[in-house]
Amino acid sequence: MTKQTRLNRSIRAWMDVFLHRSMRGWWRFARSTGLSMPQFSMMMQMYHYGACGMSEVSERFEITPAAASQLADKLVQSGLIMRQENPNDRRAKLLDLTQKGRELIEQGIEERYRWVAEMEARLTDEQRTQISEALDLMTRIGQDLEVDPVH
Amino acid sequence: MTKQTRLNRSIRAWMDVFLHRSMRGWWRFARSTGLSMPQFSMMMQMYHYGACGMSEVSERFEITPAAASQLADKLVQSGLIMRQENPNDRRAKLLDLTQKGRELIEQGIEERYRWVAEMEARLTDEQRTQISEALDLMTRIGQDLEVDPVH
DNA sequence: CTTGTTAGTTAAGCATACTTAAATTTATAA
DNA sequence: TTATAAATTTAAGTATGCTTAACTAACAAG
Repeated sequence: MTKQTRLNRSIRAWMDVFLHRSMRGWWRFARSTGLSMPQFSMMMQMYHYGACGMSEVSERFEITPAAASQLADKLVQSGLIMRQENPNDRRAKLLDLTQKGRELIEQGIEERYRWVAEMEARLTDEQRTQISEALDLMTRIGQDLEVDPVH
Repeated sequence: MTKQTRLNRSIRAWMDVFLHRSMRGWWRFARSTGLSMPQFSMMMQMYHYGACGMSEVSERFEITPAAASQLADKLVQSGLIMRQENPNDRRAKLLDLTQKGRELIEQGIEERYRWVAEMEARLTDEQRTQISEALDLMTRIGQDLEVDPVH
């Protein structure tokens, strides 16, 4: 068991409230659009990291290239992503969100962050500053730790 | 589009780093145990909210009672949860984690929070206090907002 | 220009997670 | 006590997501 410091407890409590709410929100949104989680996640990846090749998808999601290709198929058919030839290497493909796909994700993000506004409304200016500073600090450190042993 | 305040930006940045990392971590852990996400989520629910009836599961996950029952089957067969009669109403069942199931979830939690320790190591005492206070504040408010429009 | 490698697709097959519909058992109310 | 409602389960059928294996096309090197 990890030693329970105050920071540790604070983070856990926050995550309990927050991670749950957030994951649940995303799950609902994905459902409401008729997309499965894998399909939705694939779009999120593209939203965050931009266009990518099929093999990149396959590595990130730890699935076979075949699975990635099939997953992409459905999204292409729905007009949410496009599969183009990579001009530099015609074997490879470039997957990217279509306008329609991007709008869908952005709509989800907006819905998801609505409660941030609600929360903000309940804070004083001082508290807002305090929280911003704390989060920025954590984000910075979190990014440093992003030596993420992916494989 | 939501107005972009500093707090807003801070929260979004934090979420990008952490939500992603955390969700990915859970997903990997679930995979490593051989459980599917729905199976794993069901166990997490029980870990957080304790024993519950089949219909509760069905409502929380927004699936039919039939689906919930089938999902439970697999976990029962794996010895991770138990399905008992509810003594107050013998039509109903009480689902709960077995010892084995609880240990599995706890192991996942430990793994997931390992980075918290890493992060903590990079902070000064002042920073730790600052972050704890900020998170506790947000958690409190987050819980207040938990008027969660479930349906 | 052939030979091997890389990127991706297609097809067949399996497991899982759903659904609806019908059955079972227990509770509740007239 | 009898009828209705509630909490599940079972069965049958569908869609999705994955895998392996076989295939195509493009690049890279000798």
